[in-house]
Amino acid sequence: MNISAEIEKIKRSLMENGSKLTSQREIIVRVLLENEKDHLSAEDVFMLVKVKFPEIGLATVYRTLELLAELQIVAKMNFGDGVARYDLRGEDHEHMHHHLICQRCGALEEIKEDWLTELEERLEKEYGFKVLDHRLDFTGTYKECSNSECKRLNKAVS
Amino acid sequence: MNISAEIEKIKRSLMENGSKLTSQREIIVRVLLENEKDHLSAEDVFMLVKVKFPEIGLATVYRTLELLAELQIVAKMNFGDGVARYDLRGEDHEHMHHHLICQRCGALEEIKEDWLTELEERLEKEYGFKVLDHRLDFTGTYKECSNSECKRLNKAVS
DNA sequence: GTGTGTGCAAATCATTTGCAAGGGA
DNA sequence: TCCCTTGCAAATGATTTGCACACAC
Repeated sequence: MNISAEIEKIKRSLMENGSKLTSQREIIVRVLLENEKDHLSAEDVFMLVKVKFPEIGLATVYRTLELLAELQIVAKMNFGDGVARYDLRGEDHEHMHHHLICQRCGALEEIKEDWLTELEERLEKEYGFKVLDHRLDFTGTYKECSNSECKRLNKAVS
Repeated sequence: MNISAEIEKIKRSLMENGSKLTSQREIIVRVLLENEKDHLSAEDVFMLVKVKFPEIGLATVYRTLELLAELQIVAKMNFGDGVARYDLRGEDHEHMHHHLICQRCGALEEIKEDWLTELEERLEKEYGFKVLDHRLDFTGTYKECSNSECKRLNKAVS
């Protein structure tokens, strides 16, 4: 799906909620779309938005991300480093974002397979629990990372 | 394993680290052992410890939990409600704590099966990633919870 | 003594909120 | 006009830190 179609869809969701797609909100969404692979914190988003729209306030970013999370447009997540991180949920990878978190360098890789379908069916049958979303993170080490010191891209380690 | 054996083991870990098992630390550990099923926040631990040891300071609780987490004696986790929660990792359920989080009532159930062994082998082969720990949480709703208002045992909902 | 651990109060950091003002249907 | 939204500044809440004192080997 292309950018403007995504934005259209998000605009519709906002409308249904009685909200508007203001210019600030649109820029925030664009930033999220452009960084779909990363897991941006509110501060990250703020700084990226500031480049294109310097008058923006941090509170607006927080409020917008909160709103988008309520509407299930973004997923709010927590890797234990004390900041919330936000991911735009494109249809393609919705409900199937698993993470590999390297304990040595903090690298965070996203795995785009859904390994849990059977488990979820089992949960519904055996536990009477209807799964709406899940989260699967693995902490460990990459082979290549074992010896030397590494990049430490990201400090999202619990 | 009984309580004093657990404590002995923890004492040994601390020693190896050049730290001591002070009385405050011991009481904190005991509180964690007594509430192994819950997911206590630092504040929770603080209040429980205060009953037995009123002079304790909140900072000490934080420092101790941090220390225990570094030594992998407790697991620090985050359910997205803004507070870190701590779990003592007894051998019996180490590395296999999955959660069901009810979106309606916030109930948090712990599942004690390890469903991920095969996946972890696959990760090692296909991704060169050696798993040390994992985390699997499901968000959804319980059948019984669907209609009426419920217990709200725990407010750990994202 | 030396180094580790503690309680307290103050500092910090992420996030939220109150409020007066802006802007579009 | 009405209601949603915004920026700013101040408030909040969790966690951390500085520091002087206490304790154990």
